[in-house]
Amino acid sequence: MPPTDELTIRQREILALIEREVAARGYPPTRAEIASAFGFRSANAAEEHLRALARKGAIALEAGHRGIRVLRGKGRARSASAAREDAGAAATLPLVGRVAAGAPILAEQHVERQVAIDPSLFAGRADYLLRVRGESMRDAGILDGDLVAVRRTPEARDGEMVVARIGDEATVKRLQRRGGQVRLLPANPDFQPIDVDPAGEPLALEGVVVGVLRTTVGTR
Amino acid sequence: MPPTDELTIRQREILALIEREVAARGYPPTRAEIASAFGFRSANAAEEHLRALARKGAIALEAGHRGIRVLRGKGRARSASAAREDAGAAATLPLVGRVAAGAPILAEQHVERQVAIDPSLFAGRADYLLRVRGESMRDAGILDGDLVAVRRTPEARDGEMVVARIGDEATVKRLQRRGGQVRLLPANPDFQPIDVDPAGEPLALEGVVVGVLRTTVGTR
DNA sequence: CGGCATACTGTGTTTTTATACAGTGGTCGC
DNA sequence: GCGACCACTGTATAAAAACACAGTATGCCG
Repeated sequence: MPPTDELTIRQREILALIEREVAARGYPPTRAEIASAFGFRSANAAEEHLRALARKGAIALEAGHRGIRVLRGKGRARSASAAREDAGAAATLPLVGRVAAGAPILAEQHVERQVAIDPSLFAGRADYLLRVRGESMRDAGILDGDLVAVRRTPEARDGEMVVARIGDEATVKRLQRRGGQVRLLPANPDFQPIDVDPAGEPLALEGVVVGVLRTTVGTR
Repeated sequence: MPPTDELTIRQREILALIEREVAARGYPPTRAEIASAFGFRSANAAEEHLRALARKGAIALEAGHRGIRVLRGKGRARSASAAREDAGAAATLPLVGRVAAGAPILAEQHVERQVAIDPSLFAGRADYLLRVRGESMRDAGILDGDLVAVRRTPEARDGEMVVARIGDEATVKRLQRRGGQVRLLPANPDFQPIDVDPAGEPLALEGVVVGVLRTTVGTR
């Protein structure tokens, strides 16, 4: 089955509604709102349409409330952000260097430069680049000095590689959720996993890693 | 009190964040997301900033989750799209997939797509991207499916990572020159070095590797 | 000095939302 | 006339999110 499926009439209507709502209000509708807009008596009807749209690549469903992202505006009018997304050409991502105490990761003083890079490389989902220090993710193919492309989101699933902040330092690790416990796993036997203390300092998830970029100088 | 009040610095920062999130994702952040973006430990800090912004007419707060509507975008000096605008003409590199028998590596049938990428990342010295198959360079942080940025040159020094062609297949290996002998070394103990037979088929050096690019999907 | 605004922490409580599960009926292809 | 999708209804539940209240610290204005 091709990744780009034809949408049914109903699905196009749903997609068009989402686009209209985003354009008009600045945020997507909930399942209940979609259902009531179409007169469905069950929000589940909307849920299933959304899944179909996601399966066919028209939207992306992200964890959390109203986590609908329009990928291909086929429904009707194209939203500004959708148009921007596939303008392709000249998108830039901020390159974040070392992250200092307290300040948010995208604070201006952290941004070293803007790097022009095709956003579609990372499925349009990268928000910034972060320079990685150390060898803790060596076996996942992330070496000292590499840049990781990060998508900003506080949501991450088990097994995903994440940028987490523990106290002052931002760190890249693989997320392990087991029951209620959260663990940050390095990809290098020389390093220890970090157990996140649910009582102490909470885990600040800065985003998930969606790509890696390395510039090789000489023989490194 | 006039309906249009001056915003504080913090309030402008919050507004800027909201605008960025809406532009990037298509929906506004939650209180918790705002708090975590700024390092607040309490979502209530975000709540109060939002109320202040609403009181001053910069945003409207609507009932329901993520009901933030931006009314006056005062938050940011430069929007992401504005930054994108003046990034100027990003150069594109051809992405070469599998390289087939005989034909030159940049032959049209090999070029999968053009990828916009800041040429200065690779010191302006990359000519194309090549998709790497297999695990032979694993310990050099190059995994199956990664793209390597390649500079076209027949010259390469001892120890440099090169794209070489042996018969049909293009391969990425580390170059070892010892005396008059040339060897291609994998970076994975499971693979054997390749001795280049000076009498037989000559080594075709397609270029040197100047970068690596990986797009991580899910948990790979 | 007192009052007020900003900028937070910390701890709830109540809604809203997403999402799972169990069904029904229609249509199309074979 | 059976299996597959599509398009729904209806119920239930857990988690996310909004939002209220009680505090603390700091700076500014008069």
